[in-house]
Amino acid sequence: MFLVPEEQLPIILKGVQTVVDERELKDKLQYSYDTRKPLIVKLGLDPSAPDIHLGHAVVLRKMKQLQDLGHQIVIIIGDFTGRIGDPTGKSKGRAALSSEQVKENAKTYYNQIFKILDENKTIVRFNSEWLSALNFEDVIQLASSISVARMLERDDFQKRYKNEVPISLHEFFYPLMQGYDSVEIKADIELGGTDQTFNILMGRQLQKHFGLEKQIALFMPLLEGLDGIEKMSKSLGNYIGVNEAPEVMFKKVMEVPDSLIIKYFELATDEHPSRIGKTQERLEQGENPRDIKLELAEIITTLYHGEEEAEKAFDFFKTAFQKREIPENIPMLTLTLEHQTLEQVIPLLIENQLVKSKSEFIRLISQNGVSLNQQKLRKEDLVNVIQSKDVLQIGKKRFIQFMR
RNA sequence: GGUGGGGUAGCGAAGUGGCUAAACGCGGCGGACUGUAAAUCCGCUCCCUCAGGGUUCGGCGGUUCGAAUCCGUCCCCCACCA
Repeated sequence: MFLVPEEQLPIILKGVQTVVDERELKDKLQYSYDTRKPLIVKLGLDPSAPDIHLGHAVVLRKMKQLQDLGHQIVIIIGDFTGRIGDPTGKSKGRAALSSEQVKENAKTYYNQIFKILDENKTIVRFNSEWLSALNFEDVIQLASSISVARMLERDDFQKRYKNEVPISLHEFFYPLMQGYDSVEIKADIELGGTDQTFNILMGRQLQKHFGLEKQIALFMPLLEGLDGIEKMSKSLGNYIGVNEAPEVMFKKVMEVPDSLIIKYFELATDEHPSRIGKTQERLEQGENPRDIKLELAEIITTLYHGEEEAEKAFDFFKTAFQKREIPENIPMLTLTLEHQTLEQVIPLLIENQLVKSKSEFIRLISQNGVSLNQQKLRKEDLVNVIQSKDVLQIGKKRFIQFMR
């Protein structure tokens, strides 16, 4: 059931920025292989995070790869942490989440993370299960294992301490809590972004303190978004959401800067490292990056929507963007008798979120951004009567076909 | 606790009594170009039923024919010092 460690290693290390410690990892893999015991792989999730995008998915994909290698993955939902409040100390006003809210958020997580992970083989635990059971004495015991100087090594704390920005005492407990989670589940490996460095290493320290074998830390790099500069985030609008429609996802992948193609292969797909190496060679030999990106878009879209949908998205892309023709399978809008002219249909367009307002629609027309059946629309055309099967295009991406 | 400086459209940042719906930059959108792009060029970007109308410049209340701009008050941020 297991691959030999030498075969597992390149898959595990694909795209990983830092491993602590590679030697120990090899030993654990060897032991696991010899005893046929899967490794316990931990990933902590913050219950307040909203929609998952490919940036978050980087660690999840790595989890999936480990899962496929036969290891036991464990998702820890940090509900206890969430209930206490904001760990960054930035927004003091932010209310701690109630346990109901946390449960609610967790649910919205499931339908997203299980697009990536195999639900039947994934263990999900809430850390309130053990953290809320600790009494004050336990907590002091826990705190006694770490010195203040060690705590202040954390980048964030160090900066704030130097700059005299307040650090609440309770903030020291966040790394301890996260580290204690590793103790509790006896994690062999913990995954995280590079921003998790301190917390994950804390897990190693605490495990040692409790007489356990230290977990391996796998740090994944941050994935840049569509702008190619900033890390992917929803607020910057440079993200690709895992729940986005296939055509949208496909198009967005095509907008990834050429320079990031390989990085996306490494971090956003489960392609085997050897195959990615070949792809890189093709790029270096001058093959059109567009064609390679088309493959990337298809692979990524397939991961989240399946082959059939990805195929459709590919066709949509080809017709709508490459040939600039009207794609197949565009949304339909059924008209009633009261909607004769285009002008009368505008409220429906707003309702269907094709335009924000009539003003915007008219503005777009005067900017040559609207066509009816491939013909640029002018303001005067608004009084024309719409025929069944007429196709309206707004901008490059928005299409609608009218039916009567 | 003290002293000083701020809060302007999605963000950054001008503006200190009428010519300001508010310069400029970024971002976003549309167009041209193209390999989906990027780069470049042009246009739009508070809201609306767009040759017109409505509501803005931290909140509230004043002064004034007229205020983002003056006064009062409240809230919130930041810097330096203790």
